[in-house]
Amino acid sequence: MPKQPTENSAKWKQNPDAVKADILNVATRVFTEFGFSGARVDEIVRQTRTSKRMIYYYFGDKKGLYLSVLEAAYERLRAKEAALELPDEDPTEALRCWIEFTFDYHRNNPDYVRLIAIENIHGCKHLKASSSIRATNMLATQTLNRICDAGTAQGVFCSGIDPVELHWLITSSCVFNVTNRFSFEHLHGPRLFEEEGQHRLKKLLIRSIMTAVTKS
Amino acid sequence: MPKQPTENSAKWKQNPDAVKADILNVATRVFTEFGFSGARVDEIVRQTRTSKRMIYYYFGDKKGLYLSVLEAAYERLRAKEAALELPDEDPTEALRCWIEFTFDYHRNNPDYVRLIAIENIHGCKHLKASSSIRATNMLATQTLNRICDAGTAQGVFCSGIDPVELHWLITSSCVFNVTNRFSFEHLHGPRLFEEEGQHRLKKLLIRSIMTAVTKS
DNA sequence: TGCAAAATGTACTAATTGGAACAATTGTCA
DNA sequence: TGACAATTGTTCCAATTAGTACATTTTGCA
Repeated sequence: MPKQPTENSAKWKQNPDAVKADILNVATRVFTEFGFSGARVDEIVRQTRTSKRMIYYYFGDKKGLYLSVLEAAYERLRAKEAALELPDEDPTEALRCWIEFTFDYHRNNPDYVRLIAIENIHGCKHLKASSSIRATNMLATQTLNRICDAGTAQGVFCSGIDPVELHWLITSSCVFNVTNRFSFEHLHGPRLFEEEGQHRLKKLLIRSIMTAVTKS
Repeated sequence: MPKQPTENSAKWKQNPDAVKADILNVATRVFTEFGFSGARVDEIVRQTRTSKRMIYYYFGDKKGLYLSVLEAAYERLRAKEAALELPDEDPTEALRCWIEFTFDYHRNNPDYVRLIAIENIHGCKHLKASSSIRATNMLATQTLNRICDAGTAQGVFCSGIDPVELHWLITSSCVFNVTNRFSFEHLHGPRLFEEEGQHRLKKLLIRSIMTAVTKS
């Protein structure tokens, strides 16, 4: 029978998963806010219900923690992508849905986008060191591959559309919309990042890409 | 008459401008490579022909140096933009030129793009503290404003094109092309970032935007 | 020419920060 | 139940790093 915690001895309970999750959550926030070098381990600890000891116990060192944060963020995207259902029979509509999904996901998960921005500043050296990420995120191009194939087969898309280039075109705007939000706001005001503005941007992006891809 | 430097006393000469320029150059490299927090003042000094003393003498502290680096980068872009001559009478061609210029400038000046990415990670707090930058970079939207006005006046552009949204659309791809190069290469290979690939991307971007803006 | 101001060199420090040492408590399973 | 492994708490440290104190040299100018 478990001991009743008495008033003078508030004993603790082991809970590895909760501790790990807690650390990861906080670390995600702190890393995205300050970058890898700017993030302080002590600050992460402070926001955590656990101690610094636990970070090093579970993640080895600061880099290991950062890498875990990165991998978890990738995994969340992968899961969402895998769960997305597109109208396979209608490539035009499928592409529209895909763009919308991509735009919204980036917008709603700035942490993910910022983490990758941070990675890129450091030449993606952590990313390259991760064995789990490379294979993970090819779903996007696979999806676009399918869509393009169907589109050209049905004669509704231009020929010569490269799925990777298309991915570049879609993702660039969706990423920029998050990563450079502050500087853009600073120069041009907050309008485009309010509800209405974001809606318009999404429509603009969709229109721009659809007209470029579909046959005149 | 200036003293001849004898063999045992190699005297130095004052040269404030050269020293400042030297520091700024090196600091730009180091900051863009490691981010603000990741950059080490000592590393900047090491790559410099001067001493740490000089950095604090001219720039006050690390933040001041970083801000100067940022402002110098902005100023270089502003100068290039101001020097650009567009065919005012032909809005379609003017827009094409502008996109091409923007794409190339970003590509050829990754330092500028990375600095802004770094700024955004820190919420642009340094940018906001700079008095010289706000007014500086509005040329882009002014230019697009002119182009759009001419385009709709001549009836070759769709109505309802917002120059700021257009700026967002153009810049997003041009920025992403630099900031996220490493992660994109890591996931999809280096092809798109070689000469041929970049050329194709630029054409794709131009086509995508032109078709979205010009009247069907 | 001489002197004050600007520019530079050298050596040092106070504070931060990632990480480790050591110890104690809890859970598990034979 | 008892021993061993897993988990957590506490305290401390060595190295890094931004920034400074102090001294010297150069230069413009009255």
